[in-house]
Amino acid sequence: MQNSFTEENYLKIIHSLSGREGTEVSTNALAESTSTRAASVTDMLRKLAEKGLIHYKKYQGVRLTDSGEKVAIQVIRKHRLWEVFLVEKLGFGWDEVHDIAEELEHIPSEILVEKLDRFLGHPKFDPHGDPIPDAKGNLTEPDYTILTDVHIGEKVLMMGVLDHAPSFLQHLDRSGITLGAVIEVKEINEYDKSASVQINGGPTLFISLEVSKNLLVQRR
Amino acid sequence: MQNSFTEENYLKIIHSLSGREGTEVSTNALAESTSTRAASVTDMLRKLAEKGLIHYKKYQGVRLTDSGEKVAIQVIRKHRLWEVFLVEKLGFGWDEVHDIAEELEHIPSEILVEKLDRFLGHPKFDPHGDPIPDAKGNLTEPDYTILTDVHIGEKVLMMGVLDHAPSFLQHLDRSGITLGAVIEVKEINEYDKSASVQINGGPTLFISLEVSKNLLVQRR
DNA sequence: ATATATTTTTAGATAAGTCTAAATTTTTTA
DNA sequence: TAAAAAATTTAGACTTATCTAAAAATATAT
Repeated sequence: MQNSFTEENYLKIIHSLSGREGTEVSTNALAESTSTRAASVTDMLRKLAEKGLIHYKKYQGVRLTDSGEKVAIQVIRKHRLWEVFLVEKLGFGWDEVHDIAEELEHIPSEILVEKLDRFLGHPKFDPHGDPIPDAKGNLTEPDYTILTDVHIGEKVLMMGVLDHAPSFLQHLDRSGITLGAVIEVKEINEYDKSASVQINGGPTLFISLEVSKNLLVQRR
Repeated sequence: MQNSFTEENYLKIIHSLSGREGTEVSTNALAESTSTRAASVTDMLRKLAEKGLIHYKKYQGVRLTDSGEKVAIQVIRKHRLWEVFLVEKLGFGWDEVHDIAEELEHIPSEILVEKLDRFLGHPKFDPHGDPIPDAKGNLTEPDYTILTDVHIGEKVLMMGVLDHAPSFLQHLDRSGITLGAVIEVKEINEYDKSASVQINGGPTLFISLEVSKNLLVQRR
């Protein structure tokens, strides 16, 4: 009763697309995210439904069952723990680890995950600021604020990113915007909503709305 | 031009079955080792031959090409590095790591392997005493002696095992026979070739011929 | 509310890796 | 060295995850 690599990926993607409210996910959205065609998704959904991992009624979209949710969360736990390993222990950049973790997350072995977790010191967040579920699947979603919601004059702590694209992360690296950096919003351009921000009390730089939208920060 | 999980396993097994001399491996031997049927092996051999990874003539057995050899050795390198990681860093026993390493060895990423190797301090041997090929595939086969070839009175160093079966390794653990242990052969029973050995100058115990045959030691 | 557009599902096909049963080749033995 | 045994390959089929094209269901728009 093992789930395949592919099945685990579907569950993980359904989880992330259905959000915290557990809303229905459409066939087309899944086709997009899995880089397959809608017909292939339908086939897989029938299979996952038979295994009791999703609620699925034809034409009605799909939702994870409790059992499917559990699997998805364990895959996410593994993904994020491996990312911590790759960055903290092996010295990868945060822009380089996604694809490798995508493979490692499917290595089956409960004990492996638990030992890895202990080895890493039970980290609560991955290198992108995403929270790591514990062994029971409990996950405390931190109350991050998106930088666009921060007012002029506020000083906030850089805690995570919404976009994980390597090019975006490399851009942040070049700007000195790393996890833990202090960001003070100095100015906001009315016209294009671009912002002037000071990093760690040092250099001031301009960031576009596109960037602001993807920065998760914490008020102090 | 990626090789699949399955292809890599065939290459690895052909490598180990053809030994240092690179002798031909039979279809049946491969069926046995891969837990498949001879017919399936034939199919795969045709495929590997088309990719230029093996020399294959119908009914004549199979040998790795230089290119196939290279792939096999990289898989072995990855397997053994991951085993070191699992034992040294995560605290697994040497009897527990084979199956997990069997999965990890197929994670594709040159950089990952090189960073892992550096993180582990470029180990030369895995937890069973098997040599780890370097990035170029060079492997210095150490000149181990099998314990059955050691004479009464000799003191040798425990350096490795031929059998990797968990039950065998657990048996060694219970006897205190770990890598690096000093073994002095005290007596050899003429009748069944069982031996009396002293471990680290401490307790003396009896080991069967079956055990002796699987212990690799080094004369000092 | 009906026609049109969009989304989703079904039907039938493909590739990878496996299988069984039958045919063929090689090896062994008498 | 011919017959029997063993090993190997071929033929045809199955499963998983995918595809395209066509059909069916749902949603949108006038």
